[in-house]
Amino acid sequence: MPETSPEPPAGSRPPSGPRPTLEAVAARAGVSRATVSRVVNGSTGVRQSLVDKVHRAVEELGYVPNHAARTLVTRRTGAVAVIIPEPEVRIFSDPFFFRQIRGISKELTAHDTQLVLMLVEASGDFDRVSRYLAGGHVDGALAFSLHTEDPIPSITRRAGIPTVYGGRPVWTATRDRQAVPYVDADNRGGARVAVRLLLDLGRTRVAHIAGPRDQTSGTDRLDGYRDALGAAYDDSLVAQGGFTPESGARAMAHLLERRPDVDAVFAANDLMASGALRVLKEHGRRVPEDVALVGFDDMDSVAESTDPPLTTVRQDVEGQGRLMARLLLHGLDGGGLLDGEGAAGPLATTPDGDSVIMPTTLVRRSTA
Amino acid sequence: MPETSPEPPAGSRPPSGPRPTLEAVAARAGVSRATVSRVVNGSTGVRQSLVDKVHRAVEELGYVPNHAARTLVTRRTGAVAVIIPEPEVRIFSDPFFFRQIRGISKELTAHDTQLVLMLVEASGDFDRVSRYLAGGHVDGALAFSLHTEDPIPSITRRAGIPTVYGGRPVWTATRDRQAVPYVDADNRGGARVAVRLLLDLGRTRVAHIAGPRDQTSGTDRLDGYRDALGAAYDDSLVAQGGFTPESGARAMAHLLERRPDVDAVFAANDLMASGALRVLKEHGRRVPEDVALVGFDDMDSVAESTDPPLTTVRQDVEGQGRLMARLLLHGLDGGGLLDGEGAAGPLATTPDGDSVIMPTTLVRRSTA
DNA sequence: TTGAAAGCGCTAACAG
DNA sequence: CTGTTAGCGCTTTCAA
Repeated sequence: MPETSPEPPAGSRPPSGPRPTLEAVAARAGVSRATVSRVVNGSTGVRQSLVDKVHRAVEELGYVPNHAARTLVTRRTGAVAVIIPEPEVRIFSDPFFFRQIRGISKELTAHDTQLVLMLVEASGDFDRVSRYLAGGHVDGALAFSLHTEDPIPSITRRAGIPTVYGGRPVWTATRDRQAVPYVDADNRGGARVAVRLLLDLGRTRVAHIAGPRDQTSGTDRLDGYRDALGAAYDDSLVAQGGFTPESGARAMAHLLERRPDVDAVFAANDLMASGALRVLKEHGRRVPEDVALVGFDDMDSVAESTDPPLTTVRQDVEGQGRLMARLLLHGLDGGGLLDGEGAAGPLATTPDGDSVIMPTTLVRRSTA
Repeated sequence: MPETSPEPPAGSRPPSGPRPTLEAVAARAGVSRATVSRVVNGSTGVRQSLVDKVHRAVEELGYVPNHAARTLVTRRTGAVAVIIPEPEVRIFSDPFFFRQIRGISKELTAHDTQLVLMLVEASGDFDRVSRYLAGGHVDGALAFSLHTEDPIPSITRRAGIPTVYGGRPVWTATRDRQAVPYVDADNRGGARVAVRLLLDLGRTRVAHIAGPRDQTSGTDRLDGYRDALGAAYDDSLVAQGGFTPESGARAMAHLLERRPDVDAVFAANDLMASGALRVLKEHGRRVPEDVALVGFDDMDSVAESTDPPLTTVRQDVEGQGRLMARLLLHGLDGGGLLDGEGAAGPLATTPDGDSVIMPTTLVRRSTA
């Protein structure tokens, strides 16, 4: 990889020496640097003839603005950090995660903003992150799934870096922690809808396979389940799972043992639903005839390929990613909240502060 | 997200106004800016007493160098782009991919270099990538799995951005394409070892479930299979797969039909091996007694959990990622090839140009 | 060994 | 509307 990479066709237009500067463009166009700058940055109020001249010169010279120089004076880097705590093993297998990144990427790209990926290792790394953020390399940050003692919020706050989180932090509106802006799916509402469907189907013993107690996506869905059941809520119909197919299978087995009369199940995610479905079949229960089943996520690789395809609650993960980025970007622009334009997905609604909860939709297939 | 974020404890040391500059540090330490710069950049030849003074001032002021200013003069950005062609759906389900990124991330982090993630959409995006790379935002780039007509190489070349690829490009040493530096696992060698094991086990009808014809990881493994078989190679023992479990199952079914006498199978990856294993069992063949089976990748989530655990060929994906980054970084430093220090994984060997092929290791479990 | 001074390429007042 | 003029914060000759 010699630094003197040979120029390819050797006869292409843009002179391949040192990159042309504003100065060069100005000379070529016969105007001042300021004018070129104005044109390049699309500021209004420049005579059209000059605009054209400048554009031509830019074209001919193959001019590309020097980012560093611009950042130096504007104090804007045009980059956003995406912070991912490494321990989160789920990342390596969770297709959602990548979709979210994709959403973020798309939105940032649309705003000519760069995505700086930071995989944060152990606690030692926090120092590095801290320094990096304080170093003014990025204008803002996006972070995920905060656990109780997550140091990220205080780091970003100390560094004065605006940050938007993905998923409701566990401590929302708790303790003395400041509220942080986040984007999340309407887990509670979605769960409510799922359970209501089961109820409307005439089922009277609706069980729940719950997600991990330390993730809000799990607890919020459980809350939704309780909401829908109201006074009918019964502890013996709730089994604990861990968002994996195996945990779903185990939970279903317990449920079947404890409450053989169960006639419907709402699993907190599709993975657990698939495990439950398997166990249900092994026990000779027909789905949905004997036991109706609803999942959550609409993780297509799972929900569409289970034996009776899974009825589930869909969340727009990519849309959440986009929204996170948009929220951050709007904040950076000094703008207020976002215009309710609805993104690529369904309309977004805002509850408290400047966080956003995105609606979910029920997808009926064959298990309920 | 107001830009005037309130200072948190309000009494912390580093004055929280505008970030301190070199100038400020110099004043505080009672030296010139040049000296501070020298100390900060670790250049030798500064009296120790001054070094200490400067360090103290840096500490007290909470000084962090301004990246943009530095880049402006040094022409080094301290950032590397990781380019990922979006169409590659595998990304969303492939745990390898993330491991590779993790390796890259670790290495870059160790060298204080930022990772700029670029998910490249359709063809329109190439323009953007082109502009970005030409914009001098990054010092180098890392890219993956090149297909025949991939425009990335020409883009990076034109932009004069040193680039290292992950996986052998399909056109290596072909046509008039320039050779590009890449890092890959020794797919051919690994396959050879796998097949030899089967042969040494006394199997005489060793079949192969091949990977996609348009990916070198597939064709190289097929070549390794041929190598090991030599004159004994027989077309009827090769079935085409697509790296998915289903394709492996289908291929195995064909094989069983065409060559019921098959007594061993080398699948080009673990996913296909798992599909094959299922079909084998469904057809009443015992593994490994009746049919021995070897996979490739050592994708632990698969290989360790199949019913007899899978014997397979392991490749160090994270190590490959690290190596890609290291190769790039060394090139950027103007340094020669890498020192044979062996990274986190096994020793690396270099065949042609400045590419590296990493050794694989056979992992014997229970299927062979 | 240290300091003075000259920019890197760009934007943003401020005049004209 | 357009040009002139200061820097942004840092590195790096060049002298001392």
